[in-house]
Amino acid sequence: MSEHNLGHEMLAAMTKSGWRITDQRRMLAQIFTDNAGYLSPKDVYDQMSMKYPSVSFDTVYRNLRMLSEMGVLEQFYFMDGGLKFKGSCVDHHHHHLICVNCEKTLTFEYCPMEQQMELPGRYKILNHRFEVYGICEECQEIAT
Amino acid sequence: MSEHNLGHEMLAAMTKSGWRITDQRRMLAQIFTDNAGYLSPKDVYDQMSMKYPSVSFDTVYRNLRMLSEMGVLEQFYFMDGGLKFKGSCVDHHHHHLICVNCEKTLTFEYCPMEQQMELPGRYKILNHRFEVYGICEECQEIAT
DNA sequence: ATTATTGCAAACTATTTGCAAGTGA
DNA sequence: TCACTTGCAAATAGTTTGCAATAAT
Repeated sequence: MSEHNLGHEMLAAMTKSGWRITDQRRMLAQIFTDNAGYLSPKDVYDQMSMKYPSVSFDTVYRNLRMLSEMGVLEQFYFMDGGLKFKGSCVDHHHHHLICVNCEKTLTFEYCPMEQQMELPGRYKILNHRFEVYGICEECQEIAT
Repeated sequence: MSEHNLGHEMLAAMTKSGWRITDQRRMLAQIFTDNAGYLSPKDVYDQMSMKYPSVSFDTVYRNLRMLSEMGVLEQFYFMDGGLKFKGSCVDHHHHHLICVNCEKTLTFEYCPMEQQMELPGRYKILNHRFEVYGICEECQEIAT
């Protein structure tokens, strides 16, 4: 199961970087293993506080930040500026199709940078951002 | 001068929507006429307070929000989550090439959505976001 | 004159930091 | 043991809101 692997991957990455494996971090790994989509710090906090009622917001923030600095999580600001995280697929480059209603996210392989497009101004290209927004099939049905 | 036009356009749009033209709003229009790039609320506030030392942050925010709801300004969250505004080019669809150092922004016409790409999941596509990030020529020289 | 707009202050949200107590290696 | 991590509380940054005074129409 690739799901199990993500959790192990995350824990392994932490150990490799010299971080200790605490219950909270173990659970963080579990949460992002179980949830394929984007989670806000609050989402994560809510899930964590079910098992660890005493968990604090700053611990969630600290660990989310650490994990995204490590590249294990992807940090992402939505169109409305809300910060979210998701387990990152380090293995291959792809982009996202995101439901503006429920935020269910699908990945696709097409990348516009593979095209030979003419860009102005002799910039040294570093990276890019490409997302498609829409309404997923389920949310379309609900809206009807 | 198209610059002059943008200022007039903005003021005209305000009047058309039934908003009063105050000195602050006149100056807002001027600021986005003179600055082609992205400005944060603070940038705008700083510029405004040079001429109107008593201007308040909330007035800046209110007007920026109103103007972007009207479509005269484009609202934009950068990769780091920072909110910025810029005079919008309503006339044609395009994307941006943004310098990660100085935020100088160039536009280009290529749009990935014109390609026939296969997207998963039967989403009803609403919009998209495509930006290319890099370092502009000037900033490359400075860095050297 | 009437009503929208402003500036102030305060509220609010999201995120970060200092520090003593707790915990993993 | 010993350094890392946590939770608390407080600080900070960014943005929004209520309201009386002000200014545009």
